Amino acid sequence: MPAKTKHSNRVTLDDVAREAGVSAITVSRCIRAPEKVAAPSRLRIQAAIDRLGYVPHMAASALASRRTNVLGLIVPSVTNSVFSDVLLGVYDAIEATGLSVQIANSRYSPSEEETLIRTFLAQRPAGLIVSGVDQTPTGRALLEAADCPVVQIMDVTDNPIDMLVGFSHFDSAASVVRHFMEQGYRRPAILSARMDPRSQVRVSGFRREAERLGIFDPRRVVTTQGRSSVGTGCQLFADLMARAPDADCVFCNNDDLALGVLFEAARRNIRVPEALGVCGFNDLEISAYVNPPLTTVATPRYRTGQEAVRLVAAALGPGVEEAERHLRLEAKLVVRASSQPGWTGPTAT
Amino acid sequence: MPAKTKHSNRVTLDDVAREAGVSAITVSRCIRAPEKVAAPSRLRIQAAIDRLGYVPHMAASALASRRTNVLGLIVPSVTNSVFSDVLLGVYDAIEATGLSVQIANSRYSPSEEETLIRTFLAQRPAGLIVSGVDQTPTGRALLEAADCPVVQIMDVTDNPIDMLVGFSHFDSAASVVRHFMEQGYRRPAILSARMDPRSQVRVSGFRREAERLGIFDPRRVVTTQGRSSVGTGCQLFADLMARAPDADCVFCNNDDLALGVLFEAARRNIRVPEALGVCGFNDLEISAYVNPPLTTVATPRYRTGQEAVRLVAAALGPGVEEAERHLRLEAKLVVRASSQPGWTGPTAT
DNA sequence: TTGACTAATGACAGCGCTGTCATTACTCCG
DNA sequence: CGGAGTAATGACAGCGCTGTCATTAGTCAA
Repeated sequence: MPAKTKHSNRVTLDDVAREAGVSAITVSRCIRAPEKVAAPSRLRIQAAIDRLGYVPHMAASALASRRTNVLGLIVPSVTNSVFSDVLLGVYDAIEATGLSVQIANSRYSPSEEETLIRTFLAQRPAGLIVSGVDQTPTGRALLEAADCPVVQIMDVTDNPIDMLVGFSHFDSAASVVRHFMEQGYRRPAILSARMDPRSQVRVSGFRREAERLGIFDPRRVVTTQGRSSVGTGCQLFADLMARAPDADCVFCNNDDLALGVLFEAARRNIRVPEALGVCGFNDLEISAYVNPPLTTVATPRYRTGQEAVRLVAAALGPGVEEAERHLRLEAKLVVRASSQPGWTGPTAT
Repeated sequence: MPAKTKHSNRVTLDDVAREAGVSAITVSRCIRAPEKVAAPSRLRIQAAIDRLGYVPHMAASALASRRTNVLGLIVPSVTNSVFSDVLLGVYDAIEATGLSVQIANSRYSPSEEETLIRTFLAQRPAGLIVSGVDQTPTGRALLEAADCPVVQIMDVTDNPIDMLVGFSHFDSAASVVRHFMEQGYRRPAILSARMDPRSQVRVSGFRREAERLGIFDPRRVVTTQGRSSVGTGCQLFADLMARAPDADCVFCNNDDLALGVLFEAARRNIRVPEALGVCGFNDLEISAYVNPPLTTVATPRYRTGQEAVRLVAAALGPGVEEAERHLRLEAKLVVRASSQPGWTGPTAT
């Protein structure tokens, strides 16, 4: 690596201004609001920028304008494929906006989340996207006082902080119970790990609907605080079989658990779907290809990321349409072989 | 949301200085190099910072020092679980450093990567982590000229740009071929999607070793440019069965493909491992639980992320130990049932 | 005691940009 | 044809911090 050059050879606005024969402020304007600069100047400036290879200095801009172009994104996990799909949506949508994303990982801890909210806010971000609607009271207060757009994602609530993009976990879970019922199953179980707020809502959605239908039995609710994974699915299924071997169908709080159930059931020679209906949650890519193909709830993860960014960008722009500030997306049950006893053969969806 | 306060009420270095009865520069020093400030001052300053709730203004600091605390990370994909594990390692390691990560997604495109390198460099990052060793010539030149630490990850090479944390894809692939041979398989196939440079190296490692052992047959090499996924694994396996039904074992360029092969083989009633040995690459969590458990190469993804950050942090610090600048990690073959015809029962590893 | 050091602190300027307001050169209507 | 209005541009100061160098006080061997 060569020694650092003594004096910065960075191309600045002034250099461009000199090259184009205008003042620095005009160049600045030309970049931020081209329509306010006359066409001939604009062309000269653009040419100068290209010729000199000028790149704006973000820090200087942030300092002078007291604004950044940072969009903060707080997720509970970066490895969980649920959030990596959201991330993908965010990245794809961000490009058109000129913003840059900064991701933070709260590790499913509300207090860590609160700290991260503080850290982000100290940076005066252009916007903030947070996962879920269950911030700590302090965290919520901070976000309400923030003078930037805030989007809560992946859940719904009656009193969002600001904007919201999500779907109902409660309703999704309830629809799974009804589906099991329609397929002739009568003794539904539920498996859940990592009891974060959204998992808990799914459990209560399941419970409420099962009670309504008169088929709820608490022995068939098996949960753990441990992290959600395929291995955990195997384990929870073993626990279920020990506690309530009469269960005839099982709703897994996510596809990872459901895959574990499918594998463990195969090892125990429990036939799915005949002897056991299985339903997951999220619709990962693999779920369509496993044997038997897994019935699951397809959650709009990519779209959530995309829309959240769109909302922030819109709020930053001139006219904010109040109408669109709360986006309730649909999570759809995808019925495959694992929950249809009438299934006839091994066909991937 | 309340209206923005007319005048910024941000607590500045000057406020803290006044509160502590010292000059601003001493406060600045106290934060960045506490050992250069006398203990009594230090205590007063710290107390003032706490009392006022001072948070440094990163942009101002970056502008004045011509340095940022941004660690740029360029990965080909944010959804691919391979890179999300790296990410996790990066996030866990970054906390101790005071740096902040900025992730960019090159979508497996060398030209996009080059653009991202430019963008990052324009921000004068504290360090840069890039995936692989196959940057474009221009990209490489940019990185070589960069006056910040650069770490290439996930691969090895004889002439790294600066620092490196990786493992040999070539050797890993070769070891798989030998393993198949030892288990009695004689007609190995390889399946690969998304022919990025590292996949290609694995293919050539496979090829070279198979040739050396006299068991190579080009009919048994099936590749596609499409993205790597479970569904693609099913498809590629179908293609293989059409082209070379005599294959008795298959090395899949990653675990997703291997899972697809496992599922498709089950549907075709091809017994694994008796009639077909299967080996994946990466060792995802699910691979230990699928039926039969999948033999695969465990790649040190988390550790790679961790070490890369550690290297950057070390390089930023005072003494850089030249010795440790190139970390060659080990990718280890994990032998499970899917490649052992002598396998006796369904047990997860 | 003195000169030569080190430790601790401060003064000053300026990093590169943008908000604010002023200025200039127009256009257009009555 | 004059005054009001608008479009295009510029001057200036300052955002909050840190690099550089200067200054002061304290330490120690000769």
